[in-house]
Order: sequence, then C-alpha cells, then structure tokens
Amino acid sequence: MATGRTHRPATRSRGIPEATVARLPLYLRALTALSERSVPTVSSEELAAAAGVNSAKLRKDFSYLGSYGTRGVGYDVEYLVYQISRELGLTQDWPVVIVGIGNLGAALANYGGFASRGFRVAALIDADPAMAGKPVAGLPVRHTDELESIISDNGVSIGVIATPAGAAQQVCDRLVAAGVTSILNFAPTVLVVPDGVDVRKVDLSIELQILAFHEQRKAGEETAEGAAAATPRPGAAAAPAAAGGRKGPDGDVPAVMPA
Amino acid sequence: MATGRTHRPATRSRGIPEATVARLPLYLRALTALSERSVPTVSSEELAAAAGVNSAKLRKDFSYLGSYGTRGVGYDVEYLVYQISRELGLTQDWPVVIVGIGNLGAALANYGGFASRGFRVAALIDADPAMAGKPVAGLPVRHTDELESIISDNGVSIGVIATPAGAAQQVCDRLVAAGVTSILNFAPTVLVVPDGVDVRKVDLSIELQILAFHEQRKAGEETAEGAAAATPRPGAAAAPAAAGGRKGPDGDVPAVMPA
DNA sequence: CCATCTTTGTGCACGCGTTCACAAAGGCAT
DNA sequence: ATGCCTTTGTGAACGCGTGCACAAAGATGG
Repeated sequence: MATGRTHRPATRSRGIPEATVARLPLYLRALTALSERSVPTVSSEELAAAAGVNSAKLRKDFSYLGSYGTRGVGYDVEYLVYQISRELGLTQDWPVVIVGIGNLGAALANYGGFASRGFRVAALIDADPAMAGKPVAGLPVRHTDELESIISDNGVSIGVIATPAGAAQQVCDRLVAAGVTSILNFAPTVLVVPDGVDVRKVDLSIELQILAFHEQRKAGEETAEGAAAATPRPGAAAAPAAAGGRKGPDGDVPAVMPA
Repeated sequence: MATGRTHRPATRSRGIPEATVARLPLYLRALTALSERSVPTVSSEELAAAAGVNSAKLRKDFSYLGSYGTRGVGYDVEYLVYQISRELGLTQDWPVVIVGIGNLGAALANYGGFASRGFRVAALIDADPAMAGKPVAGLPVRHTDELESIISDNGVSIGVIATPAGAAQQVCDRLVAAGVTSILNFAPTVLVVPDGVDVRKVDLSIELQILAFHEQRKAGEETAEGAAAATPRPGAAAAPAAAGGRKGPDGDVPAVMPA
C-alpha cells in the first residue's frame, strides 16, 4: 500500500481522467487519418471537429498529457500521434485471446481493427471439440483445454469473451486464474472479477434498448401520451400486473398486458 | 415550463437521467432471470448485487420511475419487469434494419439478443450485388437500392450500421433521409447527423485501447517507469519527434522512436 | 525589433451523477 | 392492537466532467 488507494484506484490513473482516456482513441484515429494525408499540423478546432467533440474539451484532454502543441499554430500531427500512442500503451504489442468462436467471435477474429494498432490475436479458443483445428481468420481454433497454457505461453493479459451468457463467468474465472487482467466482455452477463482486473462490456441488446427508450420518447412527444397514463397507479403494489399466468416461459420478454 | 429545451432535449428525458436509462436494461435482465426462477419479490440489495451496481443507486434509479416497491419487503419482480419494459418502450415492436452484412453484420443478424425483447430484424441490407438474395439468419439479403423502400414500407426507425468505415456516413445519410431516427453504429467513424437523430456507437478498437491503457498502467506501477521519463521534455515542440522520415506509411501505428 | 494576430492552456463556474445516511412506511410476530 | 424490524425513498453533500472565456505564448509580417 505504498499508494494511499483503498481499493478503487481505477478512477483516475496517473492524473488522467477516465473520460479523457476514453476519448484518446478517438483523437488518435482522427490524427492517423490526417497523418496519412500528410497534414503537418492541426488546430484544436479542426481536430475537435474531426473527432466530434468540443474544442475546449480536446485542449483540456491534451493538457493532461502535457504541453504538446504550439500556440498560434496548433499541434504537430506526427508528434501527437506518437504521444497518444505511447500514453495508450500502443507502442507495445498486446497479444489477445478470443474465447467463443461463434458468429460473433469469428467476426471479431476477422475484424481489422484488432490487427492494427498493436493488438495481435494470439489464439482463438472454443469449447466445441468439433471446432478445434478449423481455421478461422487464418488461425486454427484451439480447444478450451489449452486455455491456460496458451495464455501463459504467450503472455496474454487481455481476453475477449464472446461465448454464450451461460459460459461467460466460467471462462472469465479461468482467464483470470491464468493471468489475464483485462477483459472485454460481449456476453450479456455481469462478470464478477477480483480487484485489479478490468472489465469492459459491450452489450448490443442494451444499446438497442437505450435507443428504443429515446425513440419512444420522441414518438410520444408528438402524439398524445395519455393512453397508458404516466403514473398508472402503483397503489396496490401487491397486484403483480397480469403476469401471474405467464411467468417467463422461455427467456423472452414476459407477456405484457395491455392497459 | 412546458419544455424549456433550447436545442438539446436529449440530456434528461421526462426527468429520467440518461445514466439511469442506461442501467434500466441491466435491471431488466436481472429481473427477467429472477422471473424465470419464479422469485416473487426482490430487495434492492439483492437486485443491485445481481446487476452489479450499488443498492442506493438502484433505489434512486427506480425512484425516477415512480414508487414501485414495498417497504420492508422489496420489489415485486413481475410488476417491475413490466414497468421497466414499458418505460424502455419494449412493449411495442421495433423493426430494425442491419446494413452491411459482412462478418459482423451476419453475427448481429444471428444474435439472439435482437430477436428477443421487442426487436425484430426487418431486413438485412448489403451493397454487394453478389450477396443479394443469399439467406443470412433466415432472411434474404436485400440490395442497398431497396433501402429507402424497405424502411418506409416497414416503418423502420432504428438502423444498425455494420459497414466498413468508408461507407458508414453515406449509409447513415440515406437511413436518416428515409426516416430512421436512431442509429447503432459499429463502424469506426464519427457520424454526423441532424438534430433529433440519436446515434450510439460501439467501437471494439476503442474498447481495446482503453483496456491497453489500464493494462500498461498496471504493469508500469510495479516495474520502474523511469525508462521513458514521465515528462519527456516537450521543450522544443518544434521538433516533431523522429517521425520526420516515416509519416504514416500504411495507416499502421506510426514508427515509434526509442528515447 | 515591434505590433498584431492566431491559438493554446487553464481558472472558474455549473450541472450531473454518485453515495451516504436516515426518516418514513409497512409487514409481522406476539 | 402494538411494538419491532426490515427495507424503501430521498435530502444533502461531494466529486467528476463539461464548457466558457480569457490571459499567456508564440508565430508572422512589416
């Protein structure tokens, strides 16, 4: 406990706010595009527009990295690309494993965004013995039995979980036990991990539901929303709607009753 | 104050904070699981643990929806499932189109999370004429030419973009022009859309880079980090590192120079 | 060498989100 | 009927993130 952190040091690492870290890849992408067009320098205004953020926010973000940039001119594109790459840790090679080679896992394996930018797919792992050996994206699928040895042999510290929800936690436990400390989870499950392990979640279903919420709101603002009443009398909360008859038959959304 | 919105009403819709909306699908998933196990009621503590959040946060979230829940007992599972489903707009059917049937698009089409919970894949659309008619996930792929008619015929208001980055903005424009007002973007591009259109972005590359940042930080905390120096003398910012020779050769991460 | 003009870097204020802590509310046992 | 015990709902404080607005810094032209 050299550091005074109690148990959640992840909030602000080395003084760089988490929100800023999340935007750095965005800046990096825009800068890389400029670099390919051989643009030497760029102003905060231009770069912010390309990245889709506020220019003041961008300048403040960069200020956390240090004082790169020249007043009256802007930022040197190449130099900034290097600085951000270094800050994000992309100057080193990150071997990753993808577990669960279904439709999604295969798509991820083929995704070009993996190969570039310092990430290298070290292995594709699946629990289905029939998959073992089959080539996907140029790599032979390995069986789950080999998971631990693959991770330790390749020094993998980042794992991608693309398994069904039911297997995700178990896979996660094995990854963590084998030494993985960062996990990108595509399975619709809440993963529990020990301290020191980072988990990021990508959940298609959740994103769609958030869109549906706003979509409904947009639609409801124009038409009358009096139909179902905003506050439909919770009153006797003991009455569990009309769902008494059908209680989650097949994991689908439970039967909803009309008003 | 009917609505004092100047131009960004999306921040807090109907008094429900955006952060809360983003968590509702999480609660709904946990509640659905409880419902399938025929659990009648659940306390905020239990449900929060299942959803991986703080119990106080959960209670405050629910308080925005209304006073469902009984003190001393907890929340009625079925009733809450219904209320959240209604709030998220999942009691109605949302037809969606997926544009770009590559590896990822096909994976999305096969993803079970789409079909359940009120979302229905109305059509799969691809620009490649060779794809047209080929069945993917039980649906024939339609050509991009039909995009507008498909959207208007099916009343589609939610679109999923899974095309390469280069085509994303163009597809987006056509979707919006045809009447789509919510977009889930998987392409690594910043989409510009008119006001009133919601865009949510899922970017695998960005997620990985964020993980890499934390991974690097974790590794650097134990070993000496004095190698490259925390503040490597920006000093003469006019010196654009050693990148003068190689300026972004192939879109890969630029050649990094050692200290 | 100086004036002017552009653009960065940041102090400050504001609003949202999170968390604590507790009073109110309701069930339940006696 | 009454008191106890559990759990909700929320007031209040705090911290993070965002955006404004401006002074400092440096380039550029005369």
